[in-house]
Amino acid sequence: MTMTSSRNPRSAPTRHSREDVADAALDILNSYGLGDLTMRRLAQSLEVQPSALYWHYENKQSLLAHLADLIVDVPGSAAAETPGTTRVRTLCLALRERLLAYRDGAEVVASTLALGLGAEAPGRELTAALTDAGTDPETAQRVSGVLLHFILGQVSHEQQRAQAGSLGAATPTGTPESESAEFGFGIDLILGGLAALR
Amino acid sequence: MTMTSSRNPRSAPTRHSREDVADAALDILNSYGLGDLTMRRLAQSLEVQPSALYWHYENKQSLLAHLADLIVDVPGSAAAETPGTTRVRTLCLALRERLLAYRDGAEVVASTLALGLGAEAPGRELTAALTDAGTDPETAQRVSGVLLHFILGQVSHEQQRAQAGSLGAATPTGTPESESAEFGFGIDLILGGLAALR
DNA sequence: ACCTGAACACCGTTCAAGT
DNA sequence: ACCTGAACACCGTTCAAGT
Repeated sequence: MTMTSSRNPRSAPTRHSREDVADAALDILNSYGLGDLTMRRLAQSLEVQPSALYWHYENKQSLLAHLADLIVDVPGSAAAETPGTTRVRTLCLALRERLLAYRDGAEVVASTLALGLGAEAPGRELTAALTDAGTDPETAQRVSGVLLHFILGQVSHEQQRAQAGSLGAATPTGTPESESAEFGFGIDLILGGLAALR
Repeated sequence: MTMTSSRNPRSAPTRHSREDVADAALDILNSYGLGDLTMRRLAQSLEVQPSALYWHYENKQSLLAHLADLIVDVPGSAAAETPGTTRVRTLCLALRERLLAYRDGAEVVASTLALGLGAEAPGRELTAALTDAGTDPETAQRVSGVLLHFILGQVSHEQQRAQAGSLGAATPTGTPESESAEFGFGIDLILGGLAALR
């Protein structure tokens, strides 16, 4: 989305902010994938020495954590005031869309979450929606965990198949619609399990 | 488990088989984790040049795929002939144990599965158990996918917390029993959803 | 059948120093 | 406040050649 803005038409030693670095990283992510998102390549795209990046971020992991938050946080996602678990379902579908909006988005978020370095907003939103729907806090927390694991697993699987498929591999790849259907089925299965609990 | 056997008590240029390499790799995995499982370190532990490994495996990814199969395949796991979905539950708990038996086991299996390079046995077992329990094939396939995503996500989360915790990090870590309880809850939630489907 | 030696093209990170 | 230059300690992989 955001361009690696160079205000001046020809080179010249542009100064960068932390957000500039993140934007350039997201550009590389979307254009070439997580495997090509190296500190050296990122520095090159910013016309800067690799060491310069360490003024903006302590290390690569914390840069990735920042990216995960950007992928997952959508400011205007107060979420429609649909009632009960249909709101939970809406949140899940919206999260999938955000993850799909960036190449390898699910993997970036999953690893950040696993390391406890960020991307905790979706879990909080889901847990809140579940308690609002009348689920007790402990159950809400656990169901939220089940949903998140499924979402991250399914979407990262989906994204890696997309990449493998674009390399002409013989992966039995489903159509985009069948992926959506499978996703919806999983969410409904889990929410059905919750409904059956009471 | 398996020792990096050196039949002769002092060095001497021991010859290695493909299985020797896999065993040594599993030793490194369990002792130092996936991050330290590099081709160069593995070669060193076998007292061999890194290039020697490429006679046994085409590349690192296919070595990891072999490890994933070893982690996940347990020969004598014909699985108790318990009826219906309780057999599915048993298979899930057994898979979790196999993943926990190796450091970073879940991550190794998840990435191999995502790349479509192996570790497909658990999915087949689960799908079979589900159809045996009376689920139609398409639903069985999908439920199996939901279970697998949850299992791999939950266990890899669990394993990374264990590592982070052992480094003295301030991760809010649950007790081992609470992790088991959470896992069982997730499986039951999903199987409850399946039961509610009919 | 299995391995060596040497090379290629990379990594992330640190740190003194510059402006 | 932001960056350079140079270095350190690594990676995975290839390939001709050896035994």
